[in-house]
Amino acid sequence: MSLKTESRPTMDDVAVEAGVSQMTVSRVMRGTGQTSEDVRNRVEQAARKLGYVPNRLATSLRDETTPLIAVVLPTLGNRVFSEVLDGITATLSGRGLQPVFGVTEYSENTEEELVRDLLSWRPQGIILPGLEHSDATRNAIRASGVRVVEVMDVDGDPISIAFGLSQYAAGQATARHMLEKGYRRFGYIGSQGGRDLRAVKRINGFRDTVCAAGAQVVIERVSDESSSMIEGRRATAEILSEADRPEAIYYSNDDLAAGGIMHCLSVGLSMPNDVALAGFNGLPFLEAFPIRLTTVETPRLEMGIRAAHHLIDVNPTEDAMRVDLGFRLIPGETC
Amino acid sequence: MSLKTESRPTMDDVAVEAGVSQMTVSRVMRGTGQTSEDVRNRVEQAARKLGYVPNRLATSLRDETTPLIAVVLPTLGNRVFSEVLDGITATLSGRGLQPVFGVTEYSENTEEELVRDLLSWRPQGIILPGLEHSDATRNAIRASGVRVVEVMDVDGDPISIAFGLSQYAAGQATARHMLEKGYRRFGYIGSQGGRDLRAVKRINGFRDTVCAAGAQVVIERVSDESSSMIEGRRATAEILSEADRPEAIYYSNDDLAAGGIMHCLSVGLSMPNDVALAGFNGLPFLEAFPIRLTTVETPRLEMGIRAAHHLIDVNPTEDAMRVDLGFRLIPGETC
DNA sequence: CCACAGAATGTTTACGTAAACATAGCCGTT
DNA sequence: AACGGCTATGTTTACGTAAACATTCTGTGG
Repeated sequence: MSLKTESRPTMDDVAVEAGVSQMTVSRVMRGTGQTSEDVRNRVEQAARKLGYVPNRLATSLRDETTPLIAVVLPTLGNRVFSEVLDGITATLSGRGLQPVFGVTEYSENTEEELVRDLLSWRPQGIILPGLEHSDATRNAIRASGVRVVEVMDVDGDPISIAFGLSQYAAGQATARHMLEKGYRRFGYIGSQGGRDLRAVKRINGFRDTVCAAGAQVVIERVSDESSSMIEGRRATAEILSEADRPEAIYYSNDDLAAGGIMHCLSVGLSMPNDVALAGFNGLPFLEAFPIRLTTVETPRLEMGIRAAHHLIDVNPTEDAMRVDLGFRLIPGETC
Repeated sequence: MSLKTESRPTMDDVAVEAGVSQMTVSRVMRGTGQTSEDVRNRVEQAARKLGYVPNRLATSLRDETTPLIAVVLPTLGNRVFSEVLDGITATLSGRGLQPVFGVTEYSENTEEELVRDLLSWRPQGIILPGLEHSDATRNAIRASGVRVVEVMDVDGDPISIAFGLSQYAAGQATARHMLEKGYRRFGYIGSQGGRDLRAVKRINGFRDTVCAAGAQVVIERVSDESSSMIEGRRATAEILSEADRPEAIYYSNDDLAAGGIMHCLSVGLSMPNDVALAGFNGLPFLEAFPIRLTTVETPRLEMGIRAAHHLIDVNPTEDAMRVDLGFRLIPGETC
């Protein structure tokens, strides 16, 4: 027993135990350089005996590189982002890379702090949601020299490169589809008090198209709550009890829209006759519904995968600043 | 301009720029020790000019402590775990702590590797799902000396401490409730091919109670798929078309059960008359449904919060090895 | 039996930070 | 004017690892 304090064993400790030098332990651990079988065995046994665990802080400091990818997400409350995260982790795992992440809850200040914190780990790269960030955030990232990828959106100027879709165009496409079906008086239900800037772009695209066609969005209700099925149901009930009741409702996302379907099912409103509905995201759970929601499918997993790949690859193949992964309008039975 | 290679500026660079020593920069950055206003300004300006970002790898190595909490999750595909994660991140943020995490997809081998990787960051603590882990995993954690908390379950022997609920008892409680309602012939629908060990405990508790009452689980269908609403709907349709059709179905979780509700709504089966359903978790989205699912509410957020707190607190107040946070059976309209 | 190639192992150093200790300057007191 | 006690700053060192370079050993060919 050494007199060292109770801290974890280091390569030095293993070296003493095995009767070799620290450097030899390092070689055995990583299987690099020349080592004799005898020494290998002794070192491995010593390491096991002491319960040696390598210290990546030291390795990373020494190598001036970390196996970390920083991920910033607006929230975990929406399956959309956990799917993006899924794509990221799936891509990272098996390559010895670890995600470090944080959640902003749609606050720009939180994002700023979070990014600073994450950058101090000298990650290999950082993934941000959306294209809107404070100047401080953008500067910090630029100055850090860390590779950045923005995901979700391509309507704007990426810091470096963005993998996403045109949120504005998605709103337009939905509007066109609904207009074609003959609806003229629309309602809109949103959440997060307008802090979800991509949702804002969608409703802008939607509204612009609707107005250009001479129709109108007669009511827009954006609650402060975070988005959820129950909130969607509540808001739908509310909007449909208005005097100026719309024929069709556009939701900022599928969770809210699913709540709308639930309301209609509950009170016996027929879709799309009594009211037409459209959502956004194309989340898989909607396939289980008794009635198919008209929505826009987005490449969530792909955004995560492409973003992670771009950060990992030595020579990323993408040269464009904006990689539009597109969306697909899924005509359902609700409009 | 220095001749240094293109790497990020360090305190030394800032020190040169400001005409002071590295240590003084360190003092200014952290606001410790004595510094004159003049020096403070010069250092801050120099840091800004160079775009200095502290290197936490160095700090952590030097201080022999990191602000990291390692989190292991079975999957991100179930809102349950992202809620636990929510509880954890909410508790960590604002305290300068960062979560590092990984996903096992219910594989023991993946968990083993993941834990080794995570431990090499010398985190302040690690949070694991469930109580079942390979010997290698348990040993690695014990040897590392890192604080551990297990969440979700209390049926078994924690490595150190567990915050969760008795999965077995939850299964029992559901069975008792359904038996009381008069059902005798039960079906069970599960997923993940039995890899979700907590689900296994629940159905065991359920089955034991049912059998003890002289009733029986006539059919158990555990698919290999991951759990989802659509999978629940499919399985429900299947199970109800069997000759030996059950009167009531117990689902391993709410997603599957929600799919069951969808199936019934779609084909016009009335619940609980034609078939009774019960789920597990009490996920909020169920509140939006036209019919309320009978389920068991679990303290997901609380598990995350308590777990994180236990790891953060210098002197954790809990002395028990198992902290049973309980569950609550929510009688709904489906049985 | 010696020179020499290569294999096996050891020594030094740097990565960026912060505690611990050292020193220089300044002011008031006697 | 000499001393003590601050305040402000500087110097040294260690954290754990791995590249680069240095040394020792082993066996082979002439």
